Amino acid sequence: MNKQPKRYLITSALPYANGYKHIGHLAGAYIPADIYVRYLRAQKRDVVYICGSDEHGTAIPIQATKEGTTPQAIIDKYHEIIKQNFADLSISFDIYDRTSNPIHHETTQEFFTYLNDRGELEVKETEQYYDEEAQTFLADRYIKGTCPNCGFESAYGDQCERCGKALSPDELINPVSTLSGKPPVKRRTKHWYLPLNKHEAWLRNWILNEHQNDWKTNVLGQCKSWIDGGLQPRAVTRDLDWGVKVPLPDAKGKVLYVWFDAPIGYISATKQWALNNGKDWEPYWKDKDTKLVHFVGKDNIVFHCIIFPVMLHLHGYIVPDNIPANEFMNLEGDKMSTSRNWKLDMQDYIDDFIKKENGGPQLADALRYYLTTILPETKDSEFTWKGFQDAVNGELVAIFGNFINRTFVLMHKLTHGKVPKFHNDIADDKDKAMIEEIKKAKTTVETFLEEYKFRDALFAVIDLARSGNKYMQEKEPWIKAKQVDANGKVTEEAQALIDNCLHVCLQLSANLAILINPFLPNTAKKMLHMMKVVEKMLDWENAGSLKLLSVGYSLRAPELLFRKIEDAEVQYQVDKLKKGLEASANGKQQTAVEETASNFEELKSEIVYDDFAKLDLRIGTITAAEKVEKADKLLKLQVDLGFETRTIVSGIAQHFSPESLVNKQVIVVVNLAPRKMRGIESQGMILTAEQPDGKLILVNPDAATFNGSTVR
RNA sequence: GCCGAGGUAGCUCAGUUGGUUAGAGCACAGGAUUCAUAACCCUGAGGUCGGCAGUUCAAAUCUGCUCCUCGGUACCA
Repeated sequence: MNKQPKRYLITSALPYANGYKHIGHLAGAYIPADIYVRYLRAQKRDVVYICGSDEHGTAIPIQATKEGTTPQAIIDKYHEIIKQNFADLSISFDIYDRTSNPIHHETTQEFFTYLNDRGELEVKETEQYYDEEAQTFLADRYIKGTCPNCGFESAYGDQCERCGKALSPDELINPVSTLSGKPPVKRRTKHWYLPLNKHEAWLRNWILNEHQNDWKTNVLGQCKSWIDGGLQPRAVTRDLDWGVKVPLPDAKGKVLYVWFDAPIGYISATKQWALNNGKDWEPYWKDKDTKLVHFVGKDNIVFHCIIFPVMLHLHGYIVPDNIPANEFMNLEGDKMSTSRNWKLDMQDYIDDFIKKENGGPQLADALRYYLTTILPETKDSEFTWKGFQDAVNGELVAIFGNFINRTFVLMHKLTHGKVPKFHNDIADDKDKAMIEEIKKAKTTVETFLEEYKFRDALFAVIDLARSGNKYMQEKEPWIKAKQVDANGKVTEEAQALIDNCLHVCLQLSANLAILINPFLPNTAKKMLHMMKVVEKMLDWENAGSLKLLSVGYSLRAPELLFRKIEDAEVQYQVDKLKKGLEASANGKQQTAVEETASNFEELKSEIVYDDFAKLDLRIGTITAAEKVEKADKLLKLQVDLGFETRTIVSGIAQHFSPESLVNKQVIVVVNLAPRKMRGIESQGMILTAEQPDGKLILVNPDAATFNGSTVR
């Protein structure tokens, strides 16, 4: 987009309202968007910043069950918490809506109907698991069974919580409905699909051609990967009762899939915002002169770059101009993880810093500052408490805060608390260079911001403050003040030099307020107060000006902009993090104890002897073993069973080297139906036992015996 | 295995279309200073740019191969 757009529509990923959100989320989608939006507002551009809670999907009822309450109670609780967290961190949405809003249901249904009426959706019948007792189809999460990957007995239909493997319900061994506790049956059901494959050409051109130069490489790379991998039709409906109902008479008990309705939440929230403010929402989604930008984390790239744009395109809406997705933020050397409790929730930071007596909005800015300096813009980055302390103490306090403070202190000591005159006739090269730099800083910062380079932009602001310190150091007004006449009064020449230095430093301070405002709005506000000027001064067009503070105007006494972060605080947080990890490990064990009465896997239901007798187990000796080409986990084994030698493919490559298996005796299930894997037919299965660390060991006979001997 | 993103100073990262002694911040060492939240300012040390080979007068930058990290995806009877 070359010329300046008429208006901007900015979105941050809708947080899923099933729990607390951590600073990884904050850094991924909210801080950058907020900086961008505040900058655009200061530029007087027409901009709307949209966000809200994503309140559908199966994880909401699941969380409700966990907390022993209703889905509605869950979304009400977390919607309020997350909304307040963002407010406490000065994220300035124009609206923070929620997908339970009736407007959203209407908007989503209209969207579906529009696509369906035009034949843009396909209908397919498939077999899905159904719970006859509860009379309902089962969402992936409502089915538990044995993980085919690691053997964990309580794996969910969408993912195994032990090994993290993404699953589909069909892969589970011995699936059980978590509603009735009984095995589900397969039943035919009808679903609507969005045929992404039909839009490959359009996507390829739009992304890889039109945006090959202005989208981030990580985003382009992922999109290309998806498109090249072959796009598949994606189901847009589910058999579930929590969500937006499918608006068709023959779709009872079906809702729209959460990924379909969630991004439409941007549109419905825009409608709600328009209603609240007497505006028209349509130009924001339909006029080509609107610049739509989605801020998301990398886990969301496919939705915002592939699926949602196809939906928008089919509906005749505008498509995003950019999706400057961030990578992930790690914490103290490890991935942030909710299940392992290795994370820093927004709520925890707010409680431990902002809400404390020595806290306040400056501490919100302190976090915003550090997060911005380490935004994972091009690769995963890392939050450390030491890094936080260093950034705040060494840059915010020592460079930025210190410059403002010494400027104000000197002004009160040397120029009677008033903005001194600038004596043009004695301006020297250093003054001129400093003034030039102030003017240049505006362009530098705004260029970075327009390119979504928030780290660089903030660095440029701090760098200007750094120059201010250097300038003041070179001018040393406190030395000039020692040039006094017979009466002990500072000489006229010296005073003129002092005036010029402080005049420049004060105008620079005002400029710093403007430039820091998108990043640290609370700091900018505090500076306005000290300078006794109105908020209008923060308009971006004022940046670069040397006439922001009028000569002779008296300013307030300085207040410290930031406080230091003490070693003890850093230590406390690090300890807390580690304790949380232990607590989570203990907690897990406890839950496991409650659920299964032991640390051991859940016992399977009772069988009769005949069930067991169906198994034909034999002793065999592995005579050869090799890795299967193009498979990480598979070994191809030759097993001598005495009466014959069989080929068995086993997913144990990560536990055994091929050489170590040769000549080992194992127990083999010999009457298991053959199954092809990676083109090789496996004629049985060998038995292994899992150790506490997840490693597998072979199950062998107590003493060597003859191959083919039966096991029972 | 396949696809994608990275591997540059102790740490966190920049390095545009190949071009002189590869940069910044932090940390470290030395110096100067006291207006300032022991802050600021100056100087310095520190890298065979993951490895190997090639193209070129010239490679961190281009090509091929290879190793490591992260993400996605396949395989798990």
